[in-house]
Amino acid sequence: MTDRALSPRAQRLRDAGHKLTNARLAVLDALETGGGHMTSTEILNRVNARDASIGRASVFRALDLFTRLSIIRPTYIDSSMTPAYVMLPDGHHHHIICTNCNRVIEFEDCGLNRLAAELERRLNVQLTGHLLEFYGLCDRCAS
Amino acid sequence: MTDRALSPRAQRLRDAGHKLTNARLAVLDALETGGGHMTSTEILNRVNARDASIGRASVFRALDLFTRLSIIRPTYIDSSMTPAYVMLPDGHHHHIICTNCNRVIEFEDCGLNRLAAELERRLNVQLTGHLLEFYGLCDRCAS
DNA sequence: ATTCCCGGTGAGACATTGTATCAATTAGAC
DNA sequence: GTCTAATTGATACAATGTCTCACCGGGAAT
Repeated sequence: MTDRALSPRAQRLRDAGHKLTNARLAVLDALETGGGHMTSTEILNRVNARDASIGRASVFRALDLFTRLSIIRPTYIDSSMTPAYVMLPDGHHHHIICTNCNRVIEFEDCGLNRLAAELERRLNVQLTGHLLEFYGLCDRCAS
Repeated sequence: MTDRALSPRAQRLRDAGHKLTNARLAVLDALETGGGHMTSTEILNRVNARDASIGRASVFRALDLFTRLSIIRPTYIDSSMTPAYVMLPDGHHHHIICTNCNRVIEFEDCGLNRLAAELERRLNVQLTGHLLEFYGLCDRCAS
C-alpha cells in the first residue's frame, strides 16, 4: 500500500516522519470529504462509518498530530465545549464568524504573505500556516 | 454602584444592554488582571478567590457573552480540551503559536484594517474584531 | 425611596468530550 | 521475511461545559 497515489497531505505526513496508518488516513479522509468545519464528534462518526474498528483515542491523536503539522486547526465556533476543525488547504484559512447566528463566511486572499515573511525574519521563527478570523454581524443579522 | 468609574469594557457591556452584575464584573476583572491567555479553569479559580459565592455556570455564561461582544476570544493553544481566552483589547489580537512547545508569541500591527473595511463593504457585514494566529516553530524549536 | 419585572444567578446533577494506560499490532527500514 | 519502534484499540477515568429551576437583584419607572 506504499506506492498508491498519496494525497498531498498524506505525503506531508510521511515526509514529517510519521507512519501512514489506517486510523490516520481515515481521519484525513473524513476531514477532506466532510466539508469545511467539523467537530470531533462529526469526525468520529464519519471515521467509524468507514471503519468501525478505529478507536476513539486514535482519532483524537490524529487530530492532534494534524494540528501540529498545520494541516488543520481547531477553532471555536458556537459551542465552547468542542472545537470545530478547519482545514488549512494551503497552510491558511480565513473566515468571518457571525457573533449572533454563528454562521461562518469564508473568504480568500488575506494578503498576509508579506507579514508572514517579515515575522519570520524579525522573530526568527518558521511559520507553516495561519488562521484569520473576523467577528461581527453577518449581513442577515446586521439589521 | 452605578456612578463609579467603569472600565471601558464594563461600559461596553452596559451599552449593549446587559446588566453589570457581580459575576460578570468578577470575570472581567479576572481576565483583565490575569495576563494574556487564560483557560476557563484559571478564570474560575481567580473568580472564586475573589468571591466564592459565584457559581460555575455564571462564569461560563459570562465568557459566552463576552465572546459575543468581541471582548474576548477563545482559542485552542495546547489542549483541544479547553480553549484559552484571549482579550481583544482594541477588538483584535495577534500571536504565533509554536506547534512544538506551545509557546505563544504576541505581536502587534497586523495591518488588517484595510482588509476589514473592504470586507465590510463587499460582504455587507459589521465587523467588531479579529484574531490572527500564525503556526510554526518558535526560534528555540527551529533548530 | 419604593416598586416591579425580567434578565440574571447559584447549586448541583448531568452530558459530553478528551486523556491515560497498557498489552497487542503493524508500518516500514533492512 | 524479520525486526523494532511507533502506533493502535479498549476501557476506565478525568476534565469540562450545560441544563434546570427556584430565587435574586439591577435598574428603569414612578
